[in-house]
Amino acid sequence: MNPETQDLNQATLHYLDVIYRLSQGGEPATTNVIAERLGVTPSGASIMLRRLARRKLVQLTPYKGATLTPQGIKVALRTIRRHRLLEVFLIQVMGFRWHEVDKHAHALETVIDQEFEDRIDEITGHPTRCPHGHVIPTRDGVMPAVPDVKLVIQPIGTAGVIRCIDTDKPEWLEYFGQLGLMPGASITLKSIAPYGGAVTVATSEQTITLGYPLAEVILIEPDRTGDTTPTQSA
Amino acid sequence: MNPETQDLNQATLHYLDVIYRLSQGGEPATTNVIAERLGVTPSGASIMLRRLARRKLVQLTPYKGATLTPQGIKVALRTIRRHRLLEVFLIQVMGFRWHEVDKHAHALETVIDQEFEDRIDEITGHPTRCPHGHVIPTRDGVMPAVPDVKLVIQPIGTAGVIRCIDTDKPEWLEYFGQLGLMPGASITLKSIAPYGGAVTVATSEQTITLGYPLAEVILIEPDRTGDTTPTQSA
DNA sequence: ACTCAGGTTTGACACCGATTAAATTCATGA
DNA sequence: TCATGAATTTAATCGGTGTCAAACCTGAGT
Repeated sequence: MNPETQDLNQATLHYLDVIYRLSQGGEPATTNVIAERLGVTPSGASIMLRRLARRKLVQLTPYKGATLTPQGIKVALRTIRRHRLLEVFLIQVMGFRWHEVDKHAHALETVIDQEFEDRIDEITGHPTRCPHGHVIPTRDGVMPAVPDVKLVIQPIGTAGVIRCIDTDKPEWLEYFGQLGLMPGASITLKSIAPYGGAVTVATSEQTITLGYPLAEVILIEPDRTGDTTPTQSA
Repeated sequence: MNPETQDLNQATLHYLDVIYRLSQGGEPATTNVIAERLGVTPSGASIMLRRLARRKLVQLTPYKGATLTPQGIKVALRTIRRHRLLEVFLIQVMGFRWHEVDKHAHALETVIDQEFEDRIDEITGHPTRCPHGHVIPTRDGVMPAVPDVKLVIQPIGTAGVIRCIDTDKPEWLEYFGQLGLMPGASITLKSIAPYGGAVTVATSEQTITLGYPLAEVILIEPDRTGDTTPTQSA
């Protein structure tokens, strides 16, 4: 009944975490993709999904994919909350850098308990986002809505503030960090070359050209002002 | 070959940890006691011991007990080091109290990696003892020798400094903490009632009477001065 | 020397999370 | 409509960690 009291082991928690993130867009998570994310074979994932379905944690439609049940969502959000709080903690208290924290948080997220989670939350000052900008679910299992939008689908000239660097690739994160492209930084979309070409953006410091795949992970909150002046204010 | 690269899972690490501590006194660790410490049945422990022996981590003499191989010792000391460093960290950085840290450290000790261990070691200032006074093995797998001795086997009148409260019972630790009986405190053995009776000790603040089982876990370093004057210096 | 109790191991089994290989389903284009 | 290829599931199996019940050692006392 209460998810905290269930004996959910690490494997289960990792599956739920992955399924949650994959089914964010409304589409169920498919076996192959789940398997790939977890580094297991599709057949292994398939068997595990059946087990999770039996435990009423996922809603499984054979050959179609899996979504989480309300139960499963609750558990997944708890793990995600712990992961993101840990990331904040690892940077803020332990001095790690933002491209290093994901792997440590991943190892720790399934072993800490409620008391530990609360302690971290307190020490870090009840953060609402992880260092990369992902929203931290609340303690009672709600994922707050945010106005983040993809930079690359904005009209050219859009100015805003980076809210999230939506990737877990350490190399990408390190690169973004070197460029100063991190949550809080101001950014203006200058141009996008056609067919997934280079994306040029301007920060307060410099103009940067990024490959499309990189640019795609930048989420921003556009400035409220309707102005879209792409050039620097004289 | 290198223990760090072996795939040693959590169960294995916990077994080695327990066996190490049980065989401290020279006697091999017996199946029943190992099982009890780990909360499994003796048959389960027996099977696991055979597996550990096959992996060359323990030296198993059937019906007699188990000791660790050099390999096993190395792994055990690494886990113990992590446990004790974590305890220091949990108190010093995270604000837990000394009777709370064992369970958290236990959960974390098997999932952190070398990088994380080093980070904690650095942050906490390279401590040599855990909050309860147990010695922290060195990074390269050596358990430093210490001059700690049991208070209750000292002659009446012995004065010294508490070096270790050798128990993991949270209630006991909390009680010792309330009394100010913790590593660093000065203590004098005043009397021991016969047949495991009450033990009376004096600190700089007060005179305390403890049950024998409690008193037994106090390890001290006796003052160098040969003096054993049991009464307060006038 | 023998018995007996406690400690220990073995046997038979179960569950979990994987694997590989084979079978199955599904969507789609000819 | 039907064949095809990709995605998915099933079947058979494995290793790890446990259980219970039964068999087995071992040492201490008569």
